[in-house]
Amino acid sequence: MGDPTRTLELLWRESLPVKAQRGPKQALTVTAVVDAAVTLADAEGLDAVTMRALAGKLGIAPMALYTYVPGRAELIDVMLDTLYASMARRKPKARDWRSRLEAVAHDNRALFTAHPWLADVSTTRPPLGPGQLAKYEYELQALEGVGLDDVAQDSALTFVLGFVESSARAASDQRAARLESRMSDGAWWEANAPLLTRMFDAERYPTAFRVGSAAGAAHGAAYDPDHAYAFGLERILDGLAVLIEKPRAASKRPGRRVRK
Amino acid sequence: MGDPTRTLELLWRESLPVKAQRGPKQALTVTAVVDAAVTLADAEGLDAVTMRALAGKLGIAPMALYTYVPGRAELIDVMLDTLYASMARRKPKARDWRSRLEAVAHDNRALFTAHPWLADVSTTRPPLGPGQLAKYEYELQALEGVGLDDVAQDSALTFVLGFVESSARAASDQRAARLESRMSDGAWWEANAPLLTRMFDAERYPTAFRVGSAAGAAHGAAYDPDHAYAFGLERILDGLAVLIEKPRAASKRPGRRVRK
DNA sequence: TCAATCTACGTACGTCGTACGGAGTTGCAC
DNA sequence: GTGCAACTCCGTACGACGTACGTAGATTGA
Repeated sequence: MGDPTRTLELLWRESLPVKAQRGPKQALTVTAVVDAAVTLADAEGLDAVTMRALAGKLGIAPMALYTYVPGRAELIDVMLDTLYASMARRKPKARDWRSRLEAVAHDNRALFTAHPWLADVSTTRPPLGPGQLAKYEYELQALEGVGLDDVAQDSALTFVLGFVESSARAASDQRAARLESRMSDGAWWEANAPLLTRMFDAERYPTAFRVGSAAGAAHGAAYDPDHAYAFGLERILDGLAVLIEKPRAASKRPGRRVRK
Repeated sequence: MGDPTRTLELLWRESLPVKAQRGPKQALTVTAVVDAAVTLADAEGLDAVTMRALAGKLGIAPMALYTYVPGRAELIDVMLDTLYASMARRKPKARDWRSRLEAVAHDNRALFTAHPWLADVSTTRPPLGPGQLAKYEYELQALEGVGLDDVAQDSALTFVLGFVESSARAASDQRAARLESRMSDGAWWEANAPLLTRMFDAERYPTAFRVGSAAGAAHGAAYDPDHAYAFGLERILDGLAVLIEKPRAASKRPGRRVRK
């Protein structure tokens, strides 16, 4: 990663004053490069976004990319922020915080579904760009006025977003594993059952055997991303409810400000 | 990733019958190779575990590694399972499920702290090895007898482990970013404040400004991994409590079996 | 007009995982 | 006892990758 200031300038390029350009005009724009990179990543995954491949798609020489972007890492940062900027931000309509937060989670999940390569990117790392900032502002609305202090608001949002990212990554890992081994979960199990059943003896691992079998049967696989997401989100919202509706359950109005 | 059966045999190598070996004996063992790889990863990170570097540490030629391990991906799978196998599994002493589950989370977090490169590894993907199986068996104990059905037990454990991994990864990302930019968070902010404060105007992003400032001030950084972990874990346990202690709050004894 | 400054890009370096094939070693079948 | 199959080890080499460096040519402010 190069100079972080350079990355910041890249992220905020639209709102920054254009400085006097002496030489020839650039044939493309940073935005065009980034859009092409996103398209490529959507189609073939993040690994397919090599400087050579991207340059090929754009009809320029590989090294010409470096006039637009300091390097591959920064390119990915900008791709991420661009996606953040593009997320729909409809007015949060739900009156209760729980539905609002659920909508935030679903929107984020949808982003990961639409762009699976996002799971391969660290979303905490990149410097604050316009997309991320707008997203943060918008998503905080879901927690406004519920009685959490500012620090708790930030913690709660980070918590929810972290969960969504984590479950998206798990889903992506599973997809990748399936692709690599070129078989469905069923076929995989069939191929390896002989060895596994020999090892996985119910006497040494009684609980694992019982619970694992039940879970496998219920989901049709060792891991079910959709179920994990649904289950986790419920727990998370329940957990936040305990924090928010502090003055004892049974009340639907927001609690008072809570000190951590 | 190569043949998954090959990986399985590698993982379970200790419990598998040794087949007749025709050629010369191997100078090393798979375990020695894996241990060296873990040591190297601990010291210099996962990226430093290249086949050449590892071979160098072991005093063999790079290509000789492939007699022990089918490839780098499988090596990492075995490293992971080895670490799982090595985790301390003291008898869970706490009588309440909450402390037991908290201990599981802490133990996992400690593993990520001791081996930061784990955050760079997908922990869902690898085939079931002896370490993972033993770990699963052990950790399920924390949820035995609390009144969750088998499927919910699995979901709850997956949920908690996913959270720990996710927060470890966030911590690792932050560490990496700090290393790359070669500055502390304070220095970074100082270097970029001019640009950022110009963009981050309090009028366009009032909530982000207020909440972001408060969180930043409280944690001394934009993101505080320790706080995120503590906050998240509380919420998660509260959320699971809602599921477990179903027949309404105020009761400390476990609820009846819960149907999802 | 001309020097400063910029774009575009060709070449090349150092890195990686690992395919391939050969040389040497061992133990089983006969 | 002998031969050969099966094994270990490893040197070489290939095809990726990101990108440093330097140059040629276009553009424009002074």
